[in-house]
This record gives sequence, structure tokens and C-alpha cells, in this order.
Amino acid sequence: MEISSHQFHLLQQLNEQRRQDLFCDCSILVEGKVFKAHRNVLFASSGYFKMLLSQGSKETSQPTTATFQAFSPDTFTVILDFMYSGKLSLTGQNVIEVMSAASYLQMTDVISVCKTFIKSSLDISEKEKDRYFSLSDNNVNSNGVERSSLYGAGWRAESSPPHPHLSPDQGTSMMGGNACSNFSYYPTSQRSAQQQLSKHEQRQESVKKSRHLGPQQPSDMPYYKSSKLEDRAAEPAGHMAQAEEQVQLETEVEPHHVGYQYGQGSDVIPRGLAVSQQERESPRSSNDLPRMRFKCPFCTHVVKRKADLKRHLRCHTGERPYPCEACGKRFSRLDHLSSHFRTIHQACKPICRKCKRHVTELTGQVVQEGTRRYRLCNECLAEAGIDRIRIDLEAEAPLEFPQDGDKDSRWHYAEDNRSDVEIVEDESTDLVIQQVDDSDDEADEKEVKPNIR
DNA sequence: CTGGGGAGGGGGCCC
DNA sequence: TGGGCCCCCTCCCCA
Repeated sequence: MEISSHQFHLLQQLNEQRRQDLFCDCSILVEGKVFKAHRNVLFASSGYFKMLLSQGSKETSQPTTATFQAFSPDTFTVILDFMYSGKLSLTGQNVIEVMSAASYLQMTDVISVCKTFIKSSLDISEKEKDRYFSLSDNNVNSNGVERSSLYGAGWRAESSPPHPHLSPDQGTSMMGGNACSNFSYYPTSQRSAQQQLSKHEQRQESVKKSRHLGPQQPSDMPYYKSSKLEDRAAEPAGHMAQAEEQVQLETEVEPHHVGYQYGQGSDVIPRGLAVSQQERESPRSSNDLPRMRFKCPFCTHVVKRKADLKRHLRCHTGERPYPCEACGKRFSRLDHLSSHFRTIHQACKPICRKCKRHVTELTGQVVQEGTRRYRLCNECLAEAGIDRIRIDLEAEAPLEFPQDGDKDSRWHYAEDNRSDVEIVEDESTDLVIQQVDDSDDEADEKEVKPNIR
């Protein structure tokens, strides 16, 4: 027999203990503000804490202190409240930073919810825009009721006062004169943090074993430039996407909270993707619909295509779905990854790195330094004392840029291989020389093997 | 301190 | 819609 309320009461009790500072064995210092918590809860809620606390598991009798500079106390309040209540108080103002912090702390659920929060606002905006263009002449009753139906299960509007122990500015707040939404997310799945740990995350955990408790940043994380996070989050984007799909949403949106602005008459113009009033009032012609413009909900940038907006949004969300299989560096765009791979790992430019002269297979060679490759002409090779450099092509795996397959599967090579072989760019001092055949660069490059140790 | 070059990153746009 | 190319800008390193 199972009493479903037990979990809730258990969490509630833990939260009560936290507020009363009972049995708290962890102190988290965020920009000078101290948060007390239970290591068990932190461990169970965050992959980052899991890693940190498992490192220090031998000293469980000692109180643990963690320090963060990567996000604000307010943001961590939201995170901590979620850990202890399952409720995530998101607003249009804090979603980016909460997502950054969640990414840093490797909290898949929170990341997914933040992404969905962002995505939802875009979807809503898009649908509303479509409706505007298709029904612009009709008097549509847009009191927000319809919009509510856009959400599935999992979301609930926090129309009541903010969570009791939220700091005052974390609840429904006003910023720049715009009312903002305040969502609470109740995870519908019972996935444990452990189950959610992807292969990639597990690998990272093993890598990070050597780190000590403190403000260190995970090294293989997407960069969240829009927040205070100066480092990367360990959440692999593919996994994020997968997690996102698993999230069931249940939302009731209070129209005046969501950050929409209502156009004149009955038109509802989503703030995020609002077509400027001028554009709407001055269409180019009756047959020529106003040109579609997609406005970023987080900045003033406007693009013509939704795909471009989607791409642009990555600079706000920090999502980096494209990891380099050679060095592990992550990119927000595939073309940037391709460019990086060609430049750094394939030495595609037939230019001597030292003297900048054009080199051919006869006049130059590819030099491998760790996972990095470049070309040197024979003269520069001689000057560099290339004779003394070890040439070791035997024990190396092929290093090639995946050309086909879907976005997810093409990276499995790297994920799998780096589970036991961690490639760190520029760490190697070994150089490997490979003959260049400019006549068939691609085919030749496939035979060049990285200097994986 | 400054200029040049490499690398990364963002936007526009074509296919 | 995604992939890819081109262009431009910024940052960083180094001479």
C-alpha cells in the first residue's frame, strides 16, 4: 500500500527543517549570501552537487560549504525552493538566469522547464501572430482564454502570492512596467536525478572527480553569456531536448501576467514576437501581407525567419548542441563547429602556420599537436627541429568530421570514445607529422589519425 | 602600448 | 526547416 502524500509531507518537513536551520549540513555561499540546506536534498536534486558531495562523501561528518559566483542569490533561492518543494517560480525576468544556474547545477528538470517556458512564449507568440494575420479583419475575442489551452499538463499559474519563503522580488514582479508571469512547475514524472544522468554527464562526473568542493566551474558546459555564468554547463543539448520532450506541461496562464501586450481593438500581439504597430498599420499593399518579422523576446533583435530566431535564441539560452568530437568544445551552431573542426583539427588551410606561405603535399606537412593540426612548410619544419618529434600513427583513432546521420547520432562517437579517453586540446606536447596530399584532402585527412593517448 | 592574426560567434541569406 | 556559406565583429594572444 502506498500513501501518495508521504513524499509531499517528507519534502515539506525537510523544507521546514531547512527554514529552521535544523540538521542542515551544507552551507551554500552565493555572492555573500549563505543558504543552509541538507546535503541529501542537494545530492538528489543536482548533478553538480551530486558530484561535489560524492567527492566529499568520506567526510560526511564535516559540514560542507559550497561557494558560487556564477549566479545571484535570488536565482539560487528559486533553485533551492524548487529542490525543497518541486515548485519552480519562473518569471520572464529570471528564466534565463535560472536556466543558466540550473545548467550549471545540472538540474535537467529545471533546464527543461526553463526551455519550455521560453519556447512556450515563442509558440504562443507565433500562434498569436498567425492568428493576427489570418483573422486580422475579424473581431476575435482575445481575452487570454484561448491562450491558456496552449499548455498541457504540468504548469500551474502562481496567481496566489509568491512562495512563502521566496524573497520578495522573486514572486510576481514588475519590471520595466510590464507585468510578468510567475509559473510554478510541478514535475509530473518521478525520474530520479540518477536516472536522468546521461552518459555524457556520467562521463563528466568521472572527469570531475579530481575537483574539490568550491566555486569551480564544470569544464564542459555550454556557455551562458546572458547571465552571470562565466562558464559552461554540463547539460548535453541532445539530452536537454530529450528531457524537454518528456516534460508534460499543465498551465493556466493569467493573461496579464504572461507579458503579452494587447493591441488595439481585439488583436493580441505577443510581446515576444510583436509586429510593430507601424508595420501593422502600414502594410505594403493589400495583397502583400506585412512582412513576417520575428522579434526576440529577450532583446531588441528582429529577424525575418523563425529559424533565424531559433538560432538567435541560442545566444540567450546558451544552448550548445554541437560538441566537437575531437576536443569537446561545444558550439551553438553546426557551421561554427564545422569551421572549427576544419581549422583546428583538419588543417584544411594549405598555409604554413609559421611563415604563412602556401604549402602543398610536396612543400609541407601536417603537424599534429594534441588534437590540433596545422601545416608547416618543410623549411619551418626543419627549423622547428622536426626530426626530434615522435611520429606515432599506430595507436591513433581516426579523426573525422561526421558527415551524415542525424544530429544526435553523429556525436555518439565522441560520447562513447571519451568515456574512457578524455581528449584535452593542447595538453599534449607530442607532435605528429603527416604527409599532405592536397589533391584529395578529405580522403587524406581521414587517414590522418589523432594523437590520442 | 599597439597592431596583426587567429579563433569564436552572430546575422543575412541561399539552397 | 536545416545546413551551409559568407561577412562582419569581438576577443585574445603574441610580437
